[in-house]
Amino acid sequence: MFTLSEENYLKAIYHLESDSKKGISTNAIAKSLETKASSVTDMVKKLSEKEVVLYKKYQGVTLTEFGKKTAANIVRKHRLWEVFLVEKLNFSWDEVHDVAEQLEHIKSPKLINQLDALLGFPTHDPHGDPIPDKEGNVNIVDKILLSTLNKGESGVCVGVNDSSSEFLRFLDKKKITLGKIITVLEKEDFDDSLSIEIDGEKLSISKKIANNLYIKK
Amino acid sequence: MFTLSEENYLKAIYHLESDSKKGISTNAIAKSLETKASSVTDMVKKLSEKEVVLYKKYQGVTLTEFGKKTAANIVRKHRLWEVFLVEKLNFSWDEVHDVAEQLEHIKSPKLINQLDALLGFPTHDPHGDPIPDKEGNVNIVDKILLSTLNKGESGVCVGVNDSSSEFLRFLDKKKITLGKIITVLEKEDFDDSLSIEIDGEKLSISKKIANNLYIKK
DNA sequence: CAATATTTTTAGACTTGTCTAAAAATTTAT
DNA sequence: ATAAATTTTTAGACAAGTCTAAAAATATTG
Ligand SMILES: [Mn+2]
Ligand SMILES: [Mn+2]
Ligand SMILES: [Mn+2]
Ligand SMILES: [Mn+2]
Repeated sequence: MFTLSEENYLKAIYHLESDSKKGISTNAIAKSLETKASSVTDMVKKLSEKEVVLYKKYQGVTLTEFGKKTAANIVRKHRLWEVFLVEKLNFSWDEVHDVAEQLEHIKSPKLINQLDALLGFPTHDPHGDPIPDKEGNVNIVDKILLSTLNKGESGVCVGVNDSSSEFLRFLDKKKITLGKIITVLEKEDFDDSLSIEIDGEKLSISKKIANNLYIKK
Repeated sequence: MFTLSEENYLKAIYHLESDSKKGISTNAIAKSLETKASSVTDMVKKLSEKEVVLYKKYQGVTLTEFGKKTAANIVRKHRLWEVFLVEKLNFSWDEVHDVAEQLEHIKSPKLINQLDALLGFPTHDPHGDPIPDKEGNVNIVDKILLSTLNKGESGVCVGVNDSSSEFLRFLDKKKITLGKIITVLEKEDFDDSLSIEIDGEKLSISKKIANNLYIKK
């Protein structure tokens, strides 16, 4: 069994690994958990003893298979709870994360299996992120950033890169939601802004927005 | 805000107060939390600083109004989660307590309000215990122990005194569930056992069982 | 009421997880 | 390739929550 703190470290390392593929540095973990590098060194030693990470001084850490599975299970719980909050309790997608951060640590296999069933075995969370299965496997989909689409191309909005409340509420205001079809009408050269069509409406979108929306062609 | 440990102490004191009405002794709290009296003394000082209990050395503790409200809110969450587990996730009534012990500490007013609504604003948990309202008020019902019924009397089974898994599974086996009507056919003098009728069936019940079932006439 | 038993508190220690400051290793730049 | 900058680790401290052992207060009882 892992403590709340250990679980949070595992999850942070898991997310960092999926980005970088190299050994994860003490500093990167510290930044992502808003803690100090010295605290990370201490914890990483403990996780290494528990055989969830490989650690050699000054070399960063990597998750073991066991560590990966453990972390994926926490992510699975986090995302299932997010679906629950949106689908069953009328939360909006910008309200779920903090509560899910708490709920993901509840220990009960039956609870999470039944929740999965209640929700109809969802494959993605409200932000378009995939829900790992019980073995920790994730179905990786070839989604691309809206900013990489060329003029005239279109695709379905399937996820967000930034899932901060601010960004999500901005999307709500612009009526940009997952599942909608977006067509690039124009790409402005001087500021990389886009003119897009969504719901039959024309909309202007900054580079920053386009860099945070995932599309599936 | 209160830590997990502080919340557990508050809840324990709350339950002990509802039984005894006097100042709650260090020892009683220690027993109920399976900890040591010296640990209780330490914590009780902290709770006193936070103004949730009144404490004078060697005199035991009492909850303040604020403490009572805080504790009732934790109990409210515990019982709502128990209802959720039974009604929505197909848990049986002997499986819910340990998970609810974890879920009761999740901090999100919106979560608990929406959960309440999803469940149709239940008034009692799966064991027949009342769910405090948002202000911490509890509707006390005049339920009595089955053992206090006289020969010939009958009533509805509305709760359990012992909610251990063992007892609850025993009741399941005997098909004794909340809401059923029980009639006392006979009271044996030499061992205080009862002969009862339930579902049109005749059943023999020991004194111990009769002392752990609540009836409403 | 005084002796004894029990309860409660205190004192000091330990674990977990964190921090700051300083030392050591590694990386980057001149 | 040295020197400087950065990253990482170590050393020592602290808060929360717990424990054991001993002291102090309270309760029981002959
Ligand atoms: Mn999230
Ligand atoms: Mn998410
Ligand atoms: Mn319970
Ligand atoms: Mn209950």
